[in-house]
Amino acid sequence: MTLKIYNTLKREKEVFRPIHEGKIDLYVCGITVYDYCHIGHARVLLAFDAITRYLRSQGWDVTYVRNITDIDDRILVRAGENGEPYTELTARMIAAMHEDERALGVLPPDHEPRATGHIDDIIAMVSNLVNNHYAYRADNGDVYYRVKRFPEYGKLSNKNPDELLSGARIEPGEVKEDPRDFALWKAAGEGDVGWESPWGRGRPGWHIECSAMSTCLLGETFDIHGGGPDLPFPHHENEIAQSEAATGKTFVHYWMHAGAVRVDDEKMSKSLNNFFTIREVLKTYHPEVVRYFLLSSHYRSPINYSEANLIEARQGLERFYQALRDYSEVPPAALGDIKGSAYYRRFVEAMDDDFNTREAFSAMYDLVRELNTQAREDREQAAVLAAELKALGAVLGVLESDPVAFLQNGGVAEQGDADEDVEALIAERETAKQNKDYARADGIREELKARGIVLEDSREGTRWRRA
RNA sequence: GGCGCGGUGGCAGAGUGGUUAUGCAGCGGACUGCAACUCCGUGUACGCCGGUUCGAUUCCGACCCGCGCCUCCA
Repeated sequence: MTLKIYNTLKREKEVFRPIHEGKIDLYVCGITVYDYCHIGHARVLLAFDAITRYLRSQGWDVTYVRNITDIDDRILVRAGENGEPYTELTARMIAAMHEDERALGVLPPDHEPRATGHIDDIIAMVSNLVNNHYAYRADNGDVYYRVKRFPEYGKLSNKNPDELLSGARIEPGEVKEDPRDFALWKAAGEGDVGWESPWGRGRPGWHIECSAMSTCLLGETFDIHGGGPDLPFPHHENEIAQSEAATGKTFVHYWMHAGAVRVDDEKMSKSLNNFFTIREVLKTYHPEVVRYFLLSSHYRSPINYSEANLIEARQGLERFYQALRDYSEVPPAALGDIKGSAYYRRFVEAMDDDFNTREAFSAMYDLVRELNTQAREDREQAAVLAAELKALGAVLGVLESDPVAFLQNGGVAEQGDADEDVEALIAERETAKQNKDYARADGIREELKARGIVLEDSREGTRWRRA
């Protein structure tokens, strides 16, 4: 099996070759914590969560770093609007982010560095760039990166540096030498948040923190750097410029970028104000439905957030849980024990091909069919298949709920409906059935159906779920 | 305008130079008191036009359409 990864830098899938045998160092650009995480953040979080889970399942020693941007203009503006210290805002938003991640089953990264925890590293890197003439202090106290000193600028996003120059706007009162130059360090005014530096009191620019933190934790060259769809330019382009100028070495071997989330077929953006926060979404949909939805298309494809698509995701998950319903006690198989399974092989083949989760799910659905067939003929064999299905699900972080609980709450986050009441009606219907009072029995079925509850009779008795 | 991505059956969404994706929905059948669940069967799918080929949805070229980045946004 060969792992292939689509590399934004090369614009093609490449066979993955680690720097250190058996080891993968991964850095993903995390959240700027000035507001609640939205569904677009969720996609990046989930994509790299599934990716790291999969890589580890295959024996890779993964070091996963995802930063938190906790000092930034947007944070300061929002804190100002709220009339609170920015540290209170960021503390609250970080806590909320962790809550959202836990709800979605996103495992914590190995390191979660914060920009404010690496000010010294940032200053050291900026100093390095200034000393090597890759950066300069402007009259207003800001420090800028000198883009024209880095001829490879644009190699990640495939942009021509000259065209960037001609397209750039000239701002009035510009203190930069070149409109393409970007801030490494921003001077702080009276009373502003700031740290002492060789260039006066100030705070880091956005791009430099990722260069500093990734280098600090993973070294000057590491394997994979990931992020959202809008990051290749300018953020990651600037990171490359900073890091490679500072170290003289290749910064990153593989660049990975998730696809965009659209909302009802429109671009989701701050300016359109059509974004959904994770917590809003989880009020309506079971976290696993959201997780499955976001993993049910390839991580690089655009995905459309809509009610219809979420409902469809729920129905797809229900098929899994219907199959697992009688096997809730069966523990997931050890991956080592299912290496010979054709389903497992298909699963691995799909995931090795640039993490094709959708294709992986299709192997799992085929497994479900065999499981359902076996369930009638050979319960023990069916249980073996259930264990295998759970093992595959666990690699992607799905199918980890109790099947009955999932089916009975309809994949909806919380339903306060009285289950005792349902059970009582089912008992009454059972009596009616025994008395061949089918009119009453069907009446109860209809009554419950109107409440969104579907009854399923079987030899073992009547079960119910929410539709 | 520059760079890039994509147009697949009713919908969602993979993939492939010749053989079933998968899921949801639909239809027929089995099962069921009736249902549901499940199983079996079922649908002349690959934007348009050329080219390469014994053969293209799959490769190449042109065209049409949609989308993203180029500006804060994951």
